[in-house]
Amino acid sequence: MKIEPRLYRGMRDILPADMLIREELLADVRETFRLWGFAPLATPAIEFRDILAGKYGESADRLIYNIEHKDGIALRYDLTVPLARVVAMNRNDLPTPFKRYQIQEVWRAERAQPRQGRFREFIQCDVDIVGTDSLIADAEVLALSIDLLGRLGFPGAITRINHRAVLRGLMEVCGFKPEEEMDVCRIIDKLDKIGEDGVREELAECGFAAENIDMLMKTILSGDGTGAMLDEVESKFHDNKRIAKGISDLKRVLNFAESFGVQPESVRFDLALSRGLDYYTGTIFESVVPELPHIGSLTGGGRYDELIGLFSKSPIPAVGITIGIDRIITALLDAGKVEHCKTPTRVLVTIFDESLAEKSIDLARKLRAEGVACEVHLEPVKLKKQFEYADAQGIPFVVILGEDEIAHGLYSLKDMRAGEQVELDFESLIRKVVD
RNA sequence: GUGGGCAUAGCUCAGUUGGUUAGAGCACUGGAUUGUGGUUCCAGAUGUCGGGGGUUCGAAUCCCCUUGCCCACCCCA
Repeated sequence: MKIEPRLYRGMRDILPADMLIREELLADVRETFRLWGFAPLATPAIEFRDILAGKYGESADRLIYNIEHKDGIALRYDLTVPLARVVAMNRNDLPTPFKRYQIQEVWRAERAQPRQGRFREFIQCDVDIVGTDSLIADAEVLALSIDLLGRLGFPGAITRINHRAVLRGLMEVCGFKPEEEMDVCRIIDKLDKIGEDGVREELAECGFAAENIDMLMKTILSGDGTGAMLDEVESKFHDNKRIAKGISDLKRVLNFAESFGVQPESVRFDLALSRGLDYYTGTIFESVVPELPHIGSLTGGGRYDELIGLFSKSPIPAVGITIGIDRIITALLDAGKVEHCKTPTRVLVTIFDESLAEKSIDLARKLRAEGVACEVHLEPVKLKKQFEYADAQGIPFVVILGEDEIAHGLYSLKDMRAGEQVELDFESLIRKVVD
């Protein structure tokens, strides 16, 4: 009996054409993380439920995949909480500050929407700095993420930045109660999507006082996202301690970020940015590509000074950012910025006929020794078929090794794109196929 | 989890007020071309019409149920 082949919703196979792009981008990510001095870490896919539960906020908690098993376990929801656990368990073996990167899958029981880059299983690329409250660390992860977005094809990405203390202070001065903060933040975060009127409407529906809403909206919409906006907010609310502290933090972070190489126009101060994850305490950031509004954020992160304290006696400050490689790939494909190729093979060595197969296999071995990615055609079929295979796979070069070539001690090399064919000795062949 | 839309060949889709053997383009296979791909020409294969039930002389078409997918919300990378 045949079993119907199918996939669990939100899961996907990544076929070679996409996997080749993915591996290349991941290699760039890894290289960049190392260039900035971060060390790799891996943690298990499965954690105890109580490690994960309650860290992400009420609504996100429902998105954790609990495993049907007696031990009370779940699939990791992000890489930050597992990092916090690792730090709490290995304090004596880790340096301070601890700079780690981690590239692994996470699982979220959301409604998958692939065209928007929403999956139930996806890879996060995290960099975090644990053990320092220095704002240079905030600036560093921010700068790294912007640098990486540029390398991966999105130099025009905009990173929005805000500060939890500024948000909290803003709620105070606008007359909201502390317990209302979450609801208000969730609504104003949608400003880009539903517009000013939409936000006002939703806030009014929740029963908030009209004058509070009015003051909040005026403030949020007041600036242009530049440093000047920071000054305005600062002078307007200088008697609120939280706002004063948050703004001063942000100013310093942005200053350091510029020293790290960040162009001012790629960062925008945005009072509407709140981020849902509960554990953030200080700076928060999130990046989008303006040309692709339907695709969600490409990166996101912030400072979480109290999370690790949940697992250990003393609190340990930390700041980090995650780069959503799946979203970036979705965005690159959507914007037509990458070309698919089906194989890493650069040269196909044809087999003229069965009796000459050894010659072709031997040539392939010599090409590999020179670092040329190549394959021999595995069946001694008509050359037409072998050329069709190369064409279908997008292999740029084909070598023919028949009786004539062997008689001359040369190889026929066809450049498939140009359609030109020449007879060459081995040295010239290598020169030609290595670009 | 809530709301809306869709489901016909590998893919994109036609399919009239219910009417006989369900079609096209692309892709695929073979050949024209036994030492050469991408163009052209010729030939060929392909379907539980998402699944189950109902109405009917007759259902891809109408009704009910179900499953899957897509979109929006929620939340986020």
